[in-house]
Amino acid sequence: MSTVRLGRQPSTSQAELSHIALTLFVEHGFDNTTVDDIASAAGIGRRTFFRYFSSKNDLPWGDFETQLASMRAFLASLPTELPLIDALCMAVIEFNRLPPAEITYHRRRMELLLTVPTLVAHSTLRYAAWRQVVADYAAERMRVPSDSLEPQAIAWAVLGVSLSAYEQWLKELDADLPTLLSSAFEMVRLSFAGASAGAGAGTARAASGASDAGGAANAVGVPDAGGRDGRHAD
Amino acid sequence: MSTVRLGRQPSTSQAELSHIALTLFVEHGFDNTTVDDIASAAGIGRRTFFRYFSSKNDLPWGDFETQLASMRAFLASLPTELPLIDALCMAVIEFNRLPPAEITYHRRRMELLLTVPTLVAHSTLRYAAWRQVVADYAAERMRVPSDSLEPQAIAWAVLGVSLSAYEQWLKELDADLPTLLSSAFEMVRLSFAGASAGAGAGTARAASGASDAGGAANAVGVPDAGGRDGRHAD
DNA sequence: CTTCCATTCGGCACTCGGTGCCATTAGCAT
DNA sequence: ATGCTAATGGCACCGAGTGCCGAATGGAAG
Repeated sequence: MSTVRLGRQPSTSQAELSHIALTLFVEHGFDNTTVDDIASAAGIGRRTFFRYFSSKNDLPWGDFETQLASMRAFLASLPTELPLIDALCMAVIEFNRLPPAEITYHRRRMELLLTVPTLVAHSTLRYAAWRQVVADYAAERMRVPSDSLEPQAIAWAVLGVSLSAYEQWLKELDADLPTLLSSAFEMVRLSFAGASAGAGAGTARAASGASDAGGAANAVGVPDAGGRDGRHAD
Repeated sequence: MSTVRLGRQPSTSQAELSHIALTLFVEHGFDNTTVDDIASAAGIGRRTFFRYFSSKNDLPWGDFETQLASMRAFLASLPTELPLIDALCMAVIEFNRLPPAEITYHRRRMELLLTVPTLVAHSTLRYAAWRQVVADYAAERMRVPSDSLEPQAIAWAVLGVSLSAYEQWLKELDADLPTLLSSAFEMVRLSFAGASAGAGAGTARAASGASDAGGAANAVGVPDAGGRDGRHAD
């Protein structure tokens, strides 16, 4: 850290620009707000804007890198006795904990990110970095390369679960994000074990001894369904 | 279907443009190929190009809508006794079955889609439509609204699993896509059931036949883990 | 205070993707 | 030939993003 500031002072900041832009977005819509609008609202030149954000699409994300780093640190601090899936669930929840004052602001931001097509698409690139954090952690826990199938699949699934919960959160004004995330994780745990396939009720665990070795897979509340094996063979 | 063709004949087709473009992409790279290049290579005007594809990013996707429709039909044709997760697994595999002659071509296309940042981002919009198919099916099976948490989470997870398998497929030249998809599904099934959660041990072997993992959902390696609640306190 | 230097600012011109407008061209039917 | 229909493609225009370069700012050294 250098305590001295050399040269001209920056005339604004990422955070300020992000805030100004978000205000304009909710007022006029994302697509109807040009970079020129944002720049002039912030009192800077258009060219300068692109020195603070490399893309208009990055505005709602703010300083994502920092957040990712703290999530990484949080994961690393968890005891290894904690089951992997639970560790990830906790990290996701922790990652989405916000001071109450910011949640309405955060809602607006997420509303944009999950609604505006341009942003939905662009966000994928951020999610990729996020997934890498999850995959790296999972890989270390499982002692396999982080680019191998298992960690990657887990990372994708965890991302999907989180985004599903977010979408639900946006639909209900008074919903609690951590609660939604937690139940989403639980739901998928059961679904992939076969439990939720039955109608509505949590019938599930018909029998671990269902038919065969399939174990988890076949614990489904379904009678038999010889299924999974022979069918998709070529 | 009208047998008569009124007015001027189209001078090319989506498929032809897609093929021409893909050739240029692999030769000069996606970003170094302009729409003008593609249009002139196809012998059409730039303006006309945008009547065949609404975006340069759509080129590698071809007629995705048709494929989606057939996947929807395939799912609808499956017996309801088949466990949900197995049905989805089969549909994904079916969806990715290709005539051997096309796989090298398909490899190039997927290479682009999963590598070029612009395309990675844009593809998200296609994935959303794909996920909707999965979510709709899951929702019907579970008798809940298709925009509720469970089907959405499942759809995300299934997408993630499929993409993970794709990424693996691209890494190994002689890999078999259906096999990878199948084992990816099996892996996640086990992971989410807790089998892979154990501290370090590489229990989580990908799939093959290693599914000796017994009990279903509650086989989770976690004692009971009052954990998830109190731990992440700040 | 003046000079020097580091750093930011911002105008300008340019590329490229994408769109609206509209005259032109190509085919089929009468 | 005439008329209708549908595809074509040129042109002007917009907005995002980039390279270039001179101008402005402010601390430090003289």
